[in-house]
Amino acid sequence: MSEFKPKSDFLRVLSERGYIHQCSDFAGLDEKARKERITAYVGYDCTASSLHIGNLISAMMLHWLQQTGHRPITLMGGGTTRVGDPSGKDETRKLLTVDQIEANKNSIRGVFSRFLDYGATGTGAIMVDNAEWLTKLNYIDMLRDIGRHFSINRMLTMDSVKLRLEREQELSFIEFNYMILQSYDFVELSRMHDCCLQMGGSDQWGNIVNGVELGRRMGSQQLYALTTPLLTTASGAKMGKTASGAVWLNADVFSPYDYWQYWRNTEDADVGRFLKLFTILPLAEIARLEALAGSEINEAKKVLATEATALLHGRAAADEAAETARKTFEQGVAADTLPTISISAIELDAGIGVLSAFVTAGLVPSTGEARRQIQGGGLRVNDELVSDPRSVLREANLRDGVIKLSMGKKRHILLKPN
RNA sequence: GGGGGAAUGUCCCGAGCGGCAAAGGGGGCGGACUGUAAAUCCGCUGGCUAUGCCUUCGCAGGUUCGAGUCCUGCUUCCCCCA
Repeated sequence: MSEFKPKSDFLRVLSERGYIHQCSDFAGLDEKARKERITAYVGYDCTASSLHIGNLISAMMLHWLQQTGHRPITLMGGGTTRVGDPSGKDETRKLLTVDQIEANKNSIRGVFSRFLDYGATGTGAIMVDNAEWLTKLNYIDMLRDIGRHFSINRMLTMDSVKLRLEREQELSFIEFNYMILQSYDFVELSRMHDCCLQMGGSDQWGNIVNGVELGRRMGSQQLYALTTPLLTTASGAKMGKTASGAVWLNADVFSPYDYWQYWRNTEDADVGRFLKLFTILPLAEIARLEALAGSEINEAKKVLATEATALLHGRAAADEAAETARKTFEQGVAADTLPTISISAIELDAGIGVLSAFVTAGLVPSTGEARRQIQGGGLRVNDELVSDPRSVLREANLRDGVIKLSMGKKRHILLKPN
């Protein structure tokens, strides 16, 4: 596929930037995107209150889709989340309540306006929720109209199903239906919005191709599937995991500063690839940054961090995060924009044990962990190593009105009495 | 319906003669080295008002000075036969 030279702007950009893993009909899609404005969609589960970094790549594809003159649709899986996607999961996941799903949906949808323009123009993005049509399906009608197009024989060969069966793990009937509903979504969007392309992660290939197939059998227009490569770091780890869990996109669960730090800590070998995928910098500029060798590549990492953060949280937040990092790491000063936790001045007056101070700051989960970190030389107060777990923080520890707590070299929190 | 297995540290995998806060991995965190990188090496990886106390091995009982380990019942999952 890499030798194929796309003629459409859309596929050319995606291809140059490394977004493409598989396509059901690369030439056909290219031709269509060259000749006319197409509409494409990506579906998002509502299993958590925020999207995470793994969802970013498909959001970026929608961004480029719109930039190259086409129309993106973001589909919220308000209906399908009630069923649960078995793809890539070992076990049945707990079913979420409808209320939880609704809450998640509302919490998630905001981030898309960062990447897409939902204006009323021809390329204006559309947001839909598959609960709109899925919850109205009548079981018998669905079996007759949709179900008859699905072959159990073939469904059993799909990876998501096959893996479960091979490992002798439970696959419930409700999950087994997931791919049918997702396939139907595709056909429905094709009807409603003339959508001809579904994109997603490589784990979605089976589900997407089923939709293409269903469309063919139900006589809708030619549908296309396009997937992105599974994102791993150069050392093979899955992307988006940190100490505190996933890298979330919502600022209230993962601060812009932490987000900036996540990108700043990219491995050398990934810098070029990530610049192409997660920033909108021109390729020429990226080529220059990518060519930096040795410690100079740190400059490229800062650009990556700032640009990626600006895209999600806005330029101002990105610059602030960059500045905070510069002060903290390059000057060793406590920037007042570091994440801050308020504590009561009265309690500080009485003295707060270091152990509980670090727990309050959220740097360690328990006082036991704090003790261990002290033993391992990992905790600092105002950049001074903590050696005695019984020591106490008082007013005298205030520096410019705050106490700086650090775990390791990278994680800092300011305590501020009020 | 009959027969046989399985469930372990709240991240995962996994060992565990009646003395167990429970081997070993992976992952994660911290330290050293660096460039806020990778690789490598070292330490840590139940909770607490902490030389002690409390809670953990699917659930509930029982035997025992003492149970993850033995017995009984139950739940869930898997395999074979019907």
